[in-house]
Amino acid sequence: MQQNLNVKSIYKRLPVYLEHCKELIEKDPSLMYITSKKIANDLFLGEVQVRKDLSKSCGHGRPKTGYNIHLLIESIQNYLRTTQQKKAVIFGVGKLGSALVEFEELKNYGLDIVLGVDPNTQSHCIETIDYNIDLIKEYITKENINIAIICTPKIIAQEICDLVIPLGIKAIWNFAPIRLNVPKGVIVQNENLAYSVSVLSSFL
Amino acid sequence: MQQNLNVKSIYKRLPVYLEHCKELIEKDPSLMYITSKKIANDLFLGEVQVRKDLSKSCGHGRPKTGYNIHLLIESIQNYLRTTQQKKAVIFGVGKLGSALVEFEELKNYGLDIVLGVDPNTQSHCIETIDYNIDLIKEYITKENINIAIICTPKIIAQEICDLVIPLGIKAIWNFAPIRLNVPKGVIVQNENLAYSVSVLSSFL
DNA sequence: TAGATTGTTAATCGATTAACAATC
DNA sequence: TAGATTGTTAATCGATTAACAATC
Repeated sequence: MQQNLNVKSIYKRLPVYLEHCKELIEKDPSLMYITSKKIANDLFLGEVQVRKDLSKSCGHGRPKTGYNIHLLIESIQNYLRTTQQKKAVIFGVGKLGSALVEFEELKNYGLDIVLGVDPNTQSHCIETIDYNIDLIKEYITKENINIAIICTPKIIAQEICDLVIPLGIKAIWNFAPIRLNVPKGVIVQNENLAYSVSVLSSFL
Repeated sequence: MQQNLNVKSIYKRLPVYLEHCKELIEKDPSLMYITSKKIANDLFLGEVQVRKDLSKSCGHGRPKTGYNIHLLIESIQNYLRTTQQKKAVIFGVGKLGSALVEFEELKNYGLDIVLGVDPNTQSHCIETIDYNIDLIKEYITKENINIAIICTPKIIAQEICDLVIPLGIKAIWNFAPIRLNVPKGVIVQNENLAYSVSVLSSFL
């Protein structure tokens, strides 16, 4: 049964605050403090919401002064566990797969894609192997990997799930346009591009 | 000011129903009717929610029988406007950009990427041009394009916005990890991959 | 008719926003 | 002290779920 993903929307906003703070510091390295009001105004968000999020993830704000920006960045990173390296194996290293492998942004958030599985690709960025079940099993078990990224055609996505979950995979980032059937205790994060197109269409 | 995107969650679920129905028909072409209960069970969703969504987007369900599956597919496609071709120009045709250009799923939802802008790529899938402002202007205006997809480094994302919005772009699908500043009347759909990583991390 | 299923109205739940006391 | 800003408690809003009448 699919674990129902409680999308806490704070996870949508914290990365945005984080990037913004980093950018502000880059522009002005002498910057020391920032207020929730400034963040809200810069990002077109509600002031109270920003404050509530920061209160939860950081909590070191000081009335009249705001937040120490360095401490704030550190706190958000801790809350999001961006510094904690998370090893992942990616299935399907085509255009989309290689894009993910090379995407710096993901490395900044601690996602460490250590192995690609694809019969047709030789990526020069990561080690890739064929769809060889024994090799896959060995690698995932030995390296103690618990994230799988699926960028394959949808026809084999479920099969991959069924293969890797018994090996200790606990989280699946799914780019295949199909709903995966996984046991309780395993999380699936679906990246649904068709949904985005629908939202855009509905607006036009 | 950024138009606040009212993410109606029905747009997240309808594409899922749609794909599922198509798949069922593929497996069994003689299938005529389907109930909200079956869809809900198959996809691990709430029965009432499915029914409410279908009621809104289709509304041709019949008690005891369910929905004519062909009519249902057609209705959802109409609701999502997947059959209506929507021309788009994509900025940045690297790994991620080409993945989008080649992604069949998007074509099925009516997204027709007709032009790529990238100084370094010659895609064999679509016409690509350099970042030549005059050419870009001419193309967007002439072809009456109103969707722009941004897959560039974040440093130039805002610049692209400022260039294309006066040319009639009304919707921006943004893969750059930055919050874009756009006037009212323009929609931005942010594809925030860092957010997904955060959700996965928080679960592990 | 009886039973299953739809679609809608009412209740619940969760997230966002407003109000305000605490504090620097 | 006065004013600005934080963090929390209460109110509002919207989305999900439950209950139920309508209907095939």
